[in-house]
Amino acid sequence: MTNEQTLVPVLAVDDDSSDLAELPIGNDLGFLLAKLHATGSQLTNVTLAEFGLKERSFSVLALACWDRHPTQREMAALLTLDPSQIVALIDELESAQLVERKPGIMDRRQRILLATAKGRRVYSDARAAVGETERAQLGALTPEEAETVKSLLRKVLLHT
Amino acid sequence: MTNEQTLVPVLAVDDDSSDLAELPIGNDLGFLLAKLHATGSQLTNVTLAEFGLKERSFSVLALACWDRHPTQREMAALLTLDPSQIVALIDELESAQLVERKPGIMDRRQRILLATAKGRRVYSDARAAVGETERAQLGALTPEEAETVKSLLRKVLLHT
DNA sequence: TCTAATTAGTTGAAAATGTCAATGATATTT
DNA sequence: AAATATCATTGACATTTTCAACTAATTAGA
Repeated sequence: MTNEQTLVPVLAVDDDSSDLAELPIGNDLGFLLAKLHATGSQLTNVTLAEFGLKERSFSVLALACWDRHPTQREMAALLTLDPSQIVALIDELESAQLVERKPGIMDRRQRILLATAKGRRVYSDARAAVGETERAQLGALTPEEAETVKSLLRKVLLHT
Repeated sequence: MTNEQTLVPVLAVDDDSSDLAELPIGNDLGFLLAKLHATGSQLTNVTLAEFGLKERSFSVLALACWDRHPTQREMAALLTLDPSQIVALIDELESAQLVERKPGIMDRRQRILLATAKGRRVYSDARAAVGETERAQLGALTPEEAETVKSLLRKVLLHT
């Protein structure tokens, strides 16, 4: 209620010029990413709560299901997280028996993460739900536009 | 050094199939936004350190420079932040004399935020620097692609 | 080989952020 | 006038981020 009432005068589309572009930062990549990320993760966290997961643990579980089993160090790099955060996330998943740590073969310092059967089952269901949430978030776009935006974001990421 | 050594085997482009798409979550909007936002804000925070700002305070300063002076409540909604966080950010900017709180005209409960002359000067310089950082981050894209991706992101945001 | 330097995972502490309920001052509604 | 609602603010509490240190294991150098 309040949100709409106070927000409308600023962001409303009651005249044609009314756009994000009016906002001084409305066209800043940083602003767009921050806001989309914030609202998006809230949404997917709600979705994932049903599975006892959050965006973070979900992504770690996904990596555990990957056939190319990355080390924790690689996970940290992939997810742009501190290695210590990975530890905590894995502890959580492990105590929920979705995941198992196995010692590395070449290098016994490292740990390889394996999803349990239960873990793979949960992941599969959670992934479907997350996919729906994503489609909802991209609801304003045509399927082609959605693919375009994701493809461009991937391109940016690969370059970095 | 280490990062490259450990990361390369996973994300390298030494064979053609090597892509983000290999990653189970490499095509997830949530992952893309999280990672781009994380790396992007680190970059812009480095850029903004020179001005004594961070991504957050920069965006609040930008709103203070806006001719349509939003209330703190509106700022919170615009930036997807809790009103209490806005308070802290403004306190910071105010003690740096970049910004002034003025009581609302219609409603004396609310505060209107005005940038000082110094604030507008700093904002103008900071904005230019942030613009460069953004162009650097989007370096992999052509100018048209960059405009496309931002325009699509704006579209998604408006719909939400 | 023996030693020194480096690396993977882990722990824990400190700083930053996010979330939420309560408060005093003001507006609005009844 | 009284009850209700809203705005900025405060303070409490949880979560996340950041960073330094520790161990066990590996690698590099003399």
